[in-house]
Amino acid sequence: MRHKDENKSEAIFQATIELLNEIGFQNISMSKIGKRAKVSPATIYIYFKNKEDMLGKLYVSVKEKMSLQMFHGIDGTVEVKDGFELVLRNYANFILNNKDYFLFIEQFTNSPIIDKLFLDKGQSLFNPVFNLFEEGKKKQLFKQISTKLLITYAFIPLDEIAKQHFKNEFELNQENLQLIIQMSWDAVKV
Amino acid sequence: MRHKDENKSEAIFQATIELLNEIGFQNISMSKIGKRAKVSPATIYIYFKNKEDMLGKLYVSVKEKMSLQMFHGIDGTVEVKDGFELVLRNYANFILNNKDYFLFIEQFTNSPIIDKLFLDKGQSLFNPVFNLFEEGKKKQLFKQISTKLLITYAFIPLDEIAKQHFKNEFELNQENLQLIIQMSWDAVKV
Amino acid sequence: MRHKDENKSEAIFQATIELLNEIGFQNISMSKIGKRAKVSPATIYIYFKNKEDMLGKLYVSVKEKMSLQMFHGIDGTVEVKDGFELVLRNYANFILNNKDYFLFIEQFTNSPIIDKLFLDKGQSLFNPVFNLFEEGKKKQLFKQISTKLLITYAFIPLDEIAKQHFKNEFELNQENLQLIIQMSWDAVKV
Amino acid sequence: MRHKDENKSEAIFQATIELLNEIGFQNISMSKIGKRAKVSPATIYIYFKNKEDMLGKLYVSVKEKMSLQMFHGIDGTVEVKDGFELVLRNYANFILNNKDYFLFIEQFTNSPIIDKLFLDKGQSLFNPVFNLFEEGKKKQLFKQISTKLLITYAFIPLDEIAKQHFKNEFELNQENLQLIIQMSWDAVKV
DNA sequence: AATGAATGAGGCTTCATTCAT
DNA sequence: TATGAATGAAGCCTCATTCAT
Repeated sequence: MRHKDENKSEAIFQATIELLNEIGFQNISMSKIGKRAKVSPATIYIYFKNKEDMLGKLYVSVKEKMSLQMFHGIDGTVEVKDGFELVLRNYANFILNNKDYFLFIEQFTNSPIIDKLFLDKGQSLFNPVFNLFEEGKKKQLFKQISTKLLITYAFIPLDEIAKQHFKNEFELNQENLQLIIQMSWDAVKV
Repeated sequence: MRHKDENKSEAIFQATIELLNEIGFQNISMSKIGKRAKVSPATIYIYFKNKEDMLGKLYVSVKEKMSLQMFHGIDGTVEVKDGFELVLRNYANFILNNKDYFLFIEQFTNSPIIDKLFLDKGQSLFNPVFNLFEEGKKKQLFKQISTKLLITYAFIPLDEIAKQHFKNEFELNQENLQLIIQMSWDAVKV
Repeated sequence: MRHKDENKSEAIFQATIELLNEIGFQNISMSKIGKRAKVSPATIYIYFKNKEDMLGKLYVSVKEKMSLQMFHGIDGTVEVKDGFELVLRNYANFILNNKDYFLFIEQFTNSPIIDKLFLDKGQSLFNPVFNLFEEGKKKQLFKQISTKLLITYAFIPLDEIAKQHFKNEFELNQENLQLIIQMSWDAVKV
Repeated sequence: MRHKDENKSEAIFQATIELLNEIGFQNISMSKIGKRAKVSPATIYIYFKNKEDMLGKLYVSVKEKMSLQMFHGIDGTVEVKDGFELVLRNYANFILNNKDYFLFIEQFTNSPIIDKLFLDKGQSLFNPVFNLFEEGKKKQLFKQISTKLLITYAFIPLDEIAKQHFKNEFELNQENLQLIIQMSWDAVKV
């Protein structure tokens, strides 16, 4: 028998991400993905149950890659302030180095499919960041409020600014990144 | 311009927004909109060039409604801090009182259609808020950085939290709103 | 607006019946039906909700035509024996004059779709025949057994023989019809 | 001929019959059959030329099993009346004990595939019954008409009633079987 | 202005069959 | 022999848009 080609699954993922960022979530079709991945549409159904399944698995895969980079260097020993800055820098670097992944996540997160699949941003993948903020609160560095609020102010503006960056509406460079880190810090600190 | 039948056009808008929040952006079709608006699908093409055109005009219309409420009470005389708080409160109230409009704007903003139509968030409708922040900078109340950054930190977190609110993941009540205003202020202030 | 073309619905029915008898139940497709009826497949969905709905309505329509001819001349006044013979003759004539209809009914009846649609042979359309047999039983002409059994012996063999006839395996002519009537009578009579 | 693996071939047959009665003729696919038989779909093509070929061979195999049971106890010595009754009882027992086989035969017989494969009900397998009826005619027990007619009246109603039985529309029990034998006899006897 | 009918294009998915090991 | 991978063709159905009244 022909052996299962690991590359094929990856080629489908890659094709999907590319297309998503070229023509948008609403306009990708299994047939277009197949064409881009140089594979019959029917082949996709060997690797995935259906379109939703494929997108869901792609999302999880990309999220894993992201959190791996995002939490690089973060462990229980790092100082809260250092950790805060590091995570944001890591995140910004991931975004800048992986435009496709970032935009894919954004599109996916803002589509109804994510609700259907019970995948959300506050996954276990984010535990490290959650712990960091809990510690910051305990040490009276952060406002004594819902951690969700803190996380929102830490990351969401950067998300938005990155989107502006890729639309050439604002430049996300090192200087601005420093400003962003400062503003997020100001927002969450006591 | 003498519009053919203001009511019909409005009915189409209303039907679209309702459907959007019931079945999602990807699942609305001209025929479903027609049915909901009690109008033939063909009729929609009398009032709008095509689907995109219709959605675009709907977007502008909703944005107008929003900015009207958002900037209520804002003029050249209001103190910066008061204006800042008022605008955020106005925005939050608009969101809470117009779930449909808000979610429509969010869905629309995150779809590729908005780029095609050259509509973006930083429209002239936002002049009042722009002016407010310029003044804040001039008076040394705000950080001396790009106004875009300031605006982002002022509004984007609230957007995100409102989305969480409607997903029942976080409650956007008066108490939390006060926190949000405080955090946004902390982020932008010098 | 274009007015609904009564012929179109009929053309779809006709095309379906023709195809069914040419290539069989399992091989008809909406696209083939459309082609035969000189209509876009999409058009079929204007007249019917889906394939099942279309086939079901076609079945009912054909059954109506059949029962109309089958029970021609049958009323409360006819003698049981005469009625029995008349119904069988009517049925045989219907079959011979409407090969397509007959074979369609046979194929349909033997497909699982009929169970899904809750359509069955013992419909209200068959009331006249049911009444006739009830009367026959009351008058001690027929065996005092389940009417279902009586009806089965009256009609099912003719069904089978007609199928053989159209396969050129047996000729259903007037002479043989007379034999069939006699045999069915012998089977049900006391 | 040296068959590759009698078991595998049988497993495929068994899987096909099971599926047929679970999901219907139209919904069985080679891949589903393979899965049920714990065999690759490709393997089926080692044992059979294609789907049609497989179904045809399955049909013949089932028919053989059926006729074996059906004609059990029938030989040249049995009295016509006894033989008639025995065959019908045998047939009814086969049906009741082999619902799957019976329904498979029925579905198959009513599908166009049977014509394509030149398989029909009046096979050589039925010689014993044919001989029985010829003898009945010679002995003036049966009507002097086409044997096909006689056979039809003998078996077809039972077929139909068995179908009703499995649809829970009529109960084929010993009492009713006795009635059926009587009616068939009445139909064919002089 | 208004409409229901009509449609080509395309959506997702499954199929019977063949390939390559 | 046996297989899972692979695929072109086809399945049903919906869509945005136009037609004809």
